[in-house]
Amino acid sequence: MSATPPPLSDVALAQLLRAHGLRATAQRRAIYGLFAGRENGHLSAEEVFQRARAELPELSRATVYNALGELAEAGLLGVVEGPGPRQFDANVTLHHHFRCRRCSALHDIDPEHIDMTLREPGFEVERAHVLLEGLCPKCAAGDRDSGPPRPRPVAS
Amino acid sequence: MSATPPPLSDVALAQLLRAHGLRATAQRRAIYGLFAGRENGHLSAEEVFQRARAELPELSRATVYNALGELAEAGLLGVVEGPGPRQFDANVTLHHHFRCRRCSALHDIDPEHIDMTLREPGFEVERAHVLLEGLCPKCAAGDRDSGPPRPRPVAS
DNA sequence: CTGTCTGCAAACTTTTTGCATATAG
DNA sequence: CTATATGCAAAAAGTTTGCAGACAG
Repeated sequence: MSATPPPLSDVALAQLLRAHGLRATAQRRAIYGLFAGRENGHLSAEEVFQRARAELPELSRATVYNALGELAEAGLLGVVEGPGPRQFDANVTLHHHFRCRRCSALHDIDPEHIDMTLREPGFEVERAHVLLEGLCPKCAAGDRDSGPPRPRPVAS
Repeated sequence: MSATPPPLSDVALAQLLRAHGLRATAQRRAIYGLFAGRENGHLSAEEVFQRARAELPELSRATVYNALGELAEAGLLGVVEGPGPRQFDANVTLHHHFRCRRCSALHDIDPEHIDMTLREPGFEVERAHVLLEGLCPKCAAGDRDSGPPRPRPVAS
């Protein structure tokens, strides 16, 4: 239930990569394999590096950064900026995020669940990133004893 | 009209700082003076460092980072995370942002101009950060010749 | 084969930290 | 006077780049 089994075959990954104009190298397959098939998964470059290196011990950080950048540019990954390291997102469809101020977890929010209208003359909105902050269901439930009050991931 | 005249006296700044539990040092006055009184002003730590150093040549970066962190924690400044360096925000009231994909400018958006409702069982929303992307009025007007097509501030 | 991708190591940018000194209250 | 803030310099964290060699197509 939390074992994250590989969801896509190597061949399928290679096809996806090529379909987006990227060469299907072993590194890219390993990296994109961490995301593809999961609709909900947020990983930092460092996490990707650690996990992908399990399969490909030769893998270097530079390649991870390159690959993630290319995958994002190709539209295969989304990018979530925020406090701490950039997070790469398996979910490429338009959606929003909720960060729990207690357990720091990042949850996807279906845009269907947010009604939003902007009234501003002149501004041409092309995209919207909504980052909600508060308590996630788990932490809201046992407000003071559901999990360890984790230190924020970074800064401030 | 774009000269950014100092809006608050040194005494007023000192009072504000002390009212928020911070010692009124020359550095903090200079730093907070860059923001106080402006309802709309976004500055990175480096920009703050450069400007404040004009008055206080001794000023060090570490002090700028310390001071900005303390000011933010005290609620005197807001923080805007995004691609590139963290931006500190004179506007502490709840509001949102619009980043122009063309001129990279960051505009404040009055929350009154955004109608937003969230329907999600279990999530307790405390704050919402909305970052809109698109074309600002200026760039939308003369879509291809209003300003230099500035390179994005960073990455991706 | 040829152009793209990789690994390595080094550089860069942004932010944090340790410690001796200075200063606000 | 004493706790807090500063400056300096060095380190940490995250990311990018240059280049020679490897590999996909």
